[in-house]
Amino acid sequence: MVPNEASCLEARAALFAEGDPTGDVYELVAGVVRLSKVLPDGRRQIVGFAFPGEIFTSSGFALSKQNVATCTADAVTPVRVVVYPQKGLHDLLLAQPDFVHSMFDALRHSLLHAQQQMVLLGRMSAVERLVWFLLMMAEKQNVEHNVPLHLPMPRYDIADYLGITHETVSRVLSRLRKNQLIEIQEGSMIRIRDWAVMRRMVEGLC
Amino acid sequence: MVPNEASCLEARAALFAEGDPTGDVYELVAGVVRLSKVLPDGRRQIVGFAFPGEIFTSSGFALSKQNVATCTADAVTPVRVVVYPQKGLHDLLLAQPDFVHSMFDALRHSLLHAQQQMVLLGRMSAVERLVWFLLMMAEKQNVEHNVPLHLPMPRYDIADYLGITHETVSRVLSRLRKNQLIEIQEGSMIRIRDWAVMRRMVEGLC
DNA sequence: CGGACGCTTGAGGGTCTTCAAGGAATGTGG
DNA sequence: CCACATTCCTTGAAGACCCTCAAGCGTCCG
Repeated sequence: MVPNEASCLEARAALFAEGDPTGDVYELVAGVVRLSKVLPDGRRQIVGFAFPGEIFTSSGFALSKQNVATCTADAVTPVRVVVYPQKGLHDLLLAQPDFVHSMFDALRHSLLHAQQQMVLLGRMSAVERLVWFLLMMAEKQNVEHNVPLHLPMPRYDIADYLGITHETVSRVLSRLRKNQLIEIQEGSMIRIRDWAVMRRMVEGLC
Repeated sequence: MVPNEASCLEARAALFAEGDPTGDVYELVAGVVRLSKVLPDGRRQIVGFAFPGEIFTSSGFALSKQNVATCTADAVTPVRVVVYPQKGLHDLLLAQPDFVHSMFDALRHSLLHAQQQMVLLGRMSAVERLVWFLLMMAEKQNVEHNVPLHLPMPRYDIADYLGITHETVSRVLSRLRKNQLIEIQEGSMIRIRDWAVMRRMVEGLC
């Protein structure tokens, strides 16, 4: 029997907040989680979304030291997560070699994603940001051509993720619709009509 | 004797380029290294600078799989680095427990930095970005009050790091000078005159 | 001495933001 | 069951901020 074994949890709101003294590791089973940082004046940047099957943490991985969450995590949709308490991590790593690789991979992916996001935020236009976002969401959902994809989060979450305003999100989506690149069905369902053109718009940021 | 033991290297230009099939780990001894990503049309985003004592990698850490560099690393100044080849990493980790912690810490710091950078790029104004950059450089150099700090990289590197243009870097620095916040000595030497005000301008992004 | 490079500054324009208003959908309490 | 509030989305008008293009200056180096 593994000490401090993982527990399962259902939630609809905050999992942890920036500054919380936790170093736990989370594995998302179902739902969508939003990881964000907020400035004192209210400006917010979403540093990532987590989707089912992905691992995320409050503060990177630290086995030994006491830790403080560097961002806030809350549920965008009702969520089911597996929590691996920081205290048991060391033993868990010894007991389950596969878990080591999962952790390393999760870290690698976080870093890769962060690097991509920096290029996006530093060097890409609003249209490019949204096209990239839609293609990413399509990929996460394994969407077939002609099948619409679902945006589980509201516009202002997309905005805070892409470093623009929710009005700009709305305007750009309308423009993509007018240009026949996408079709908007009831707001949160979007069908991509021209994959080739959209992919070409963001080549180099794969 | 450790297999594939670390080797020392001096360089003045590229260490590795995006796409190179390497998974090596580097420890910077002296100099400054620039980690960047470039889009097909030439737009560039610097995802980080490395300073003496810091560890950086071409593609996060991966012990097993063959890897491809996700960014380009080149020397901003003449550089001395220790190279830990990917092949020997596994053995090195077993042999030197301290190295494991160094690696974990390096990863954690990369992630933390990346999250900060996302807030910076997504939500901060040009002035805030530069103030933050100057304070960070001062901290890296352990600058005492009233002692000028040194910017080893040219303006366009600062620009590509902060997601703005080099003209804007120049203009904002001039504005900070006119506002008595800094003093510019021969371009690359900058003295911070009002730490309190500058710190207040970027509070919340610590 | 001429050219290359980096830094600065100006003028004008484009992109995105801010502020504002209206509509659609959903939930709530009378 | 229906006002009413709330939330989210969309669109418009005006303007701020930063970019682009351009020119001038200093330094370094061949």
